[in-house]
Amino acid sequence: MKNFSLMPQLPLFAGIEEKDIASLVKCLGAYRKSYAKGQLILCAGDWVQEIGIVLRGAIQQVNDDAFGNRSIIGRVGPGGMFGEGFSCAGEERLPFSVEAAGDCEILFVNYRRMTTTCPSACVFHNRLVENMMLILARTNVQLTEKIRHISKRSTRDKLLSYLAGEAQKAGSNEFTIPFSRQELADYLCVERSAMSAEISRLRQAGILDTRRSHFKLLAEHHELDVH
Amino acid sequence: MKNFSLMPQLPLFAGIEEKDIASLVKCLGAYRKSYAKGQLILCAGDWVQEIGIVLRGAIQQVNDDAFGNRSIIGRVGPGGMFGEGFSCAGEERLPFSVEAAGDCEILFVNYRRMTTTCPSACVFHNRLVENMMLILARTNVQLTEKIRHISKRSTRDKLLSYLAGEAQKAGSNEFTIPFSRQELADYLCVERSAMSAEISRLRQAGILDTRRSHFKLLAEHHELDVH
DNA sequence: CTCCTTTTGTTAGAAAAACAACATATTTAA
DNA sequence: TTAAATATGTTGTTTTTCTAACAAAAGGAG
Repeated sequence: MKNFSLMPQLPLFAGIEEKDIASLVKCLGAYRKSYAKGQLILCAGDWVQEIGIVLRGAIQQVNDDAFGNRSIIGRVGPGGMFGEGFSCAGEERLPFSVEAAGDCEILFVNYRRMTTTCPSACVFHNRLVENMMLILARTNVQLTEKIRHISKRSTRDKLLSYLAGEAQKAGSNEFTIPFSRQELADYLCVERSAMSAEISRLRQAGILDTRRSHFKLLAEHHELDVH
Repeated sequence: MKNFSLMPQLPLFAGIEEKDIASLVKCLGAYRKSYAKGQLILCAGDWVQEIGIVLRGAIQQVNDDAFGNRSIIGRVGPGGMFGEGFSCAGEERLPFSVEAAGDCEILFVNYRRMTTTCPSACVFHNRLVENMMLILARTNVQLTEKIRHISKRSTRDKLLSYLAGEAQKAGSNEFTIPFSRQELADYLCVERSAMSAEISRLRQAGILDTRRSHFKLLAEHHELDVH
């Protein structure tokens, strides 16, 4: 591997000196691979031995059923990881596929080499595990967040739950979401057209305003609004 | 704290000598507390500093909305943890409440004391963090599993997805689930009565057989069955 | 055993979502 | 710039879920 410029910012390598990263990466048996948009990176059913880290671009964890209905489990951008839960837990096959949301570059790290001390890299061992713990905890929080949204019974409530969360993250009633309409529908596990219709109703009711991926929440009294 | 009999089996203390646990528990600032069925253990909005470990009984993570609709995010039995993602990530308030599913006893462990080495317990430090990583990874897998179930569009598919998962776990087409009907409906985020009706239809269609919490799956060709 | 409580099953009517088909808008590429 | 491709919005119809109300069954306490 030649270029290590993106490594120091990776959460997995947090607190590790820049000069040490090259040898660490080598010791971990890490390698890079590039993918074009839509390309399959990991396939549902795979036994995951490696953690994937997004260096450039973004990936999506998707779950297609027999009828072609797609659910987006999640989306991971630069610096983010995928497959970490399954490789760390070491107990299950991947229940979803991972595909490139756009052109992207992935760093694959062998999980076992992270926990197994080796002569040249054992000084980093503890730090890696601590970083990994933090990353897993954050993923955990994100998954819980998504469950909170999609556990709502109606499309309207799923939308409002998600949008309220985004507004809180942005610290503002005006924000841009990282999804297109179809992707948002997939993420919230609802029909795109029905969701579009619901967005229109919310707009007509004066609850929000939106253009493409940009949203503005206008009212807080959602419970009081009539459908 | 007097009785340490339940501690050695805890995943968090895996690989730690039984004789060392008493001092470790003391060093971690751990303490126990008992709760009666239905009692609130952690409240949505709380800033979680401690990890909860279920010693006896079980807890449920629940999310009630303004109208009293309840979603069960998850259920944790003996040896299981709750709040770990949020305390480890250290970044969010708890977005759900935790309550006793029955009479139970909880061990609370301060997260910071786990990662901060202290004179008397630093020998266990690494092991604790490694155990914690594994636990977080498993929680991760479970959350992903639940998302897979509830991301299905119809009650029927949610049910079949869940039941197929349980059958796989049990390694048999016959198995007992840890939920009552109401709890299962809450877990799958659907209406109890509608779910009951759907179960009846599945039974009439010869796809499954059930009595209370015991299920038997009879066919694999779910996609082919007519509604 | 019997009464009482809780859980589960059933149904009809109301509400919502999915589906399908098309209109409109936006972006991309030639 | 224009044409083509993609994304978003709209609407009627069909299907499914929710709601509410009640019936039936199971479990517990006295």
